[in-house]
Amino acid sequence: MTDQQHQDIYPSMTISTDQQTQKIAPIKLGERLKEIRTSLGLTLEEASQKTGLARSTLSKIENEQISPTFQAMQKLTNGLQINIPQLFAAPKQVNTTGRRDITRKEEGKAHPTSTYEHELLATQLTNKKMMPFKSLIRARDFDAYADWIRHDGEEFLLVLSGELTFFSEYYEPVNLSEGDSVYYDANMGHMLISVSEEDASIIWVTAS
Amino acid sequence: MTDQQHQDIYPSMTISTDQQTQKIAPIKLGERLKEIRTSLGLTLEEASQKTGLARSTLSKIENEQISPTFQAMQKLTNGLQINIPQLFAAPKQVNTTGRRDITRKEEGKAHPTSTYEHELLATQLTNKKMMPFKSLIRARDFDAYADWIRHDGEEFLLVLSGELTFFSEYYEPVNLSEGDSVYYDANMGHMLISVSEEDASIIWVTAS
DNA sequence: AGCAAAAGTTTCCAAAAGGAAACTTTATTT
DNA sequence: AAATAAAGTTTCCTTTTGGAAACTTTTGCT
Repeated sequence: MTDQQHQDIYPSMTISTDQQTQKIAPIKLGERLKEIRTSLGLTLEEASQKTGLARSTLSKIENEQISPTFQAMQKLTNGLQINIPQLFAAPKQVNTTGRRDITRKEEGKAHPTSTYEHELLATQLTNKKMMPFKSLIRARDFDAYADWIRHDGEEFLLVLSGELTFFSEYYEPVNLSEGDSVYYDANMGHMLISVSEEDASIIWVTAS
Repeated sequence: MTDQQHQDIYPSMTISTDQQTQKIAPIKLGERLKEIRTSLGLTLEEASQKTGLARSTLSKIENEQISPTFQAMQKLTNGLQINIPQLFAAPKQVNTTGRRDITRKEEGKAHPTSTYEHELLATQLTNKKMMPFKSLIRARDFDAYADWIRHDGEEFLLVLSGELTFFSEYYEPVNLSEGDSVYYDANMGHMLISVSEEDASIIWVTAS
């Protein structure tokens, strides 16, 4: 199953990125610039000195009389110590707030694979920054995997029960027991193997 | 203690944002555009039709002969169905990779407060997207808190042992037992109170 | 209020961007 | 390999940007 298919079936697996947010805003560049400048407490003259753009040019940009060149925009962002995405960020950011999703024990969305038995948590919420799930590690040896698991983002896991070995591309394998945790870059190849009597159970959180 | 002081003392509590990443890239806009266009399998002519910019103009932009105006850039992003930050993303993003940090049981960095007893995990890594920690909920009633706890980002928690009540600004209080989990927006006021014999223990992950 | 200084806008012009078409290079067909 | 078509570049010219200075508006002071 590809990542895309994954996401079609499990929309809750979609992780929100700043990129998406940006796209919505129908950008009023001038307005935004003025906001930034005034919030920094700068006059046009001061901003002019910091950016190397003429006072008049800044005025025109703020009043949407001209469309700055990319070059000019770079001077803006350098001079005012902002980054480009910030220039396009909606004036009032739509801070998501007030969402809450409870998942009772064993009541997550089951998602079994040959090597893991995942239980997705908080699937009622979409566009979240993290994707939490509880997993049972079925794999018992290296060969259960075709290749390293590798994907964008960072991952954190904590062993809930049992014992497992954490293999990774650039490190020696490590054994982890109940209560131990690892944080790692998920684009570094990694895989897990249960070594205890019972299949090891872990809590897993991904962010990208 | 303010959030800033927090971060000074606990650098591992710093969470990296995409914004930071963007700033680093010394942008080669033309190169980037060409990459995007070719990856879409478009000729200059086709791209010209999609964007409304002349074939020659596109060529000049790609060869860094001219610096497109913001207007032109909007035509680009609209026509090619990309978003602006994407245009500035470094051709090869400096994907942090290969980091790994293991925290053995009980060996996190202790960080006690009047209401919680935190054990920060993966503190060897800085600039991570998530901040994981294990906490013992010391608070036994509402009054232990001066006010709602409220901060940026999203939070996920799973009860490891004991039982607790999750209070939040916009919802009725809920009881959570071992194995239950919640995902919520952290700028919605929230607080936790142990209700079991033993203080409840949870695993907590924050991202912003 | 009246004046001076500061902040912001508009004008005017040089410099740069954007488009149409000529031209060159790279692929494809015969 | 020549001929043809397609893709990309450069030229030439019009439109727009960006800067210096003139001008207008706002703010602060006596």
